[in-house]
Amino acid sequence: MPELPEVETVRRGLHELIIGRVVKKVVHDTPKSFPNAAADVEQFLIGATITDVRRRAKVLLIDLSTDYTLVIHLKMTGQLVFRAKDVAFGAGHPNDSLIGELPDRSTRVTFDFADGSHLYFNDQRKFGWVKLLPTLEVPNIDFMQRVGPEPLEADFTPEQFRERFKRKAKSPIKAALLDQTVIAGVGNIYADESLWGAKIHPLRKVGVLTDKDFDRLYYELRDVMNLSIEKGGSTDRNYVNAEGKKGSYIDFARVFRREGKPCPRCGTIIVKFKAAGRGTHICPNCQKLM
DNA sequence: CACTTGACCTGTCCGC
DNA sequence: TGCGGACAGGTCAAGT
Repeated sequence: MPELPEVETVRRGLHELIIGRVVKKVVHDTPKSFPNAAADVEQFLIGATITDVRRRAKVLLIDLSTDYTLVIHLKMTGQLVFRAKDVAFGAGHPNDSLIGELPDRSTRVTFDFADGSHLYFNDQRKFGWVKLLPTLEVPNIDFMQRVGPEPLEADFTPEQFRERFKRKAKSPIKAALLDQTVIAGVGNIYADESLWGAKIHPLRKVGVLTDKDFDRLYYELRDVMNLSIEKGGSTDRNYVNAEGKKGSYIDFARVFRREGKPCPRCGTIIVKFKAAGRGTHICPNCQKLM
C-alpha cells in the first residue's frame, strides 16, 4: 500500500496530532505486528512523551522522550489513525473516511494516551510491524544501512540518481526503481507513473538507458511524488492518512489502474501486464520496449 | 554477486 | 449463491 508520498502524508498528520502526548497504555494482538519485549514496553514506552515524528524511505519513526523510537512499517495494508477523546463515529462521519469505529477487526496495536486520545495501528494483512528500539540504534538496523537516498531531498541531483542505477545494468528499469537499496520510497504506483512520464518501457534494461532517459525519469519521479504528497497520497484500497481519510492522487494518475482507458498524452488504450512480479500499466505507444 | 520467484496474510472480485 | 483462483500499493529469504 503506502509508498513514500503516503507515508509522508501520515507523518505530517501525526506530527500535528501526537507530539507532546504521553503514552499511557498499549495493547496488541499478534506478536508479528508488535514483537517487543513486555519489559521494554513497560520501561521505555509507557509514560513516555512523543517528541518527534520522522520518516525514512517508507518507514515511520516516532521518537520518545526515553530516547527510544517506535519504528513502523505499514507494508501493504497498514494504517495509523489518530482519534481524539470521545469522538463518535457512525452517522454523519465524513465520506472521505474509509473506516468507522476503532478498534476494529484489523486493529493490531492500540496506543492510549494520557489525555484520553488514541492511536490505532490497523493492518488487514499483518505484513506491517511496530518495533521499539533505542533511537541511536535505528540507523544501524539492516534496512537503514542498505536503503538508498531520499529522492525528494533538495540536494539529491540527477547525477546522483543516474549513478545509483549503475550496478543494476542488467535489471529491467522497473525492478531497479522498486529496489529500495537503489532509491528510497518508490513503489508500484509511482514506478508506473514516472516511467509513463519519462516515456520509458518498464522492461527496458537499465544498461541501455541514456543520460537523457535518466534525467527525464528523475524529474518525472520527483514531480509525481510531490504532486501525490500535495493530494494526500493515493487511496487505491486501504490507504488512509492519520485522520482516517483518503488521499486523492489516484484521480490524477495517468496510467496506474487505468487499463482500458485512453492515454492522456496520445489516446492509445492503456494496457496492464506483469513486470518485476507486479501489475504494471503502460501506454504501448508512448512506452516502447525497443 | 545479481536477478527472479515465492512466501508472508486477509479480503475482495471475477468467472464458472 | 457458492466456490476456486487470481490479485492487491512491500519486503525478505531462498532459488537460479
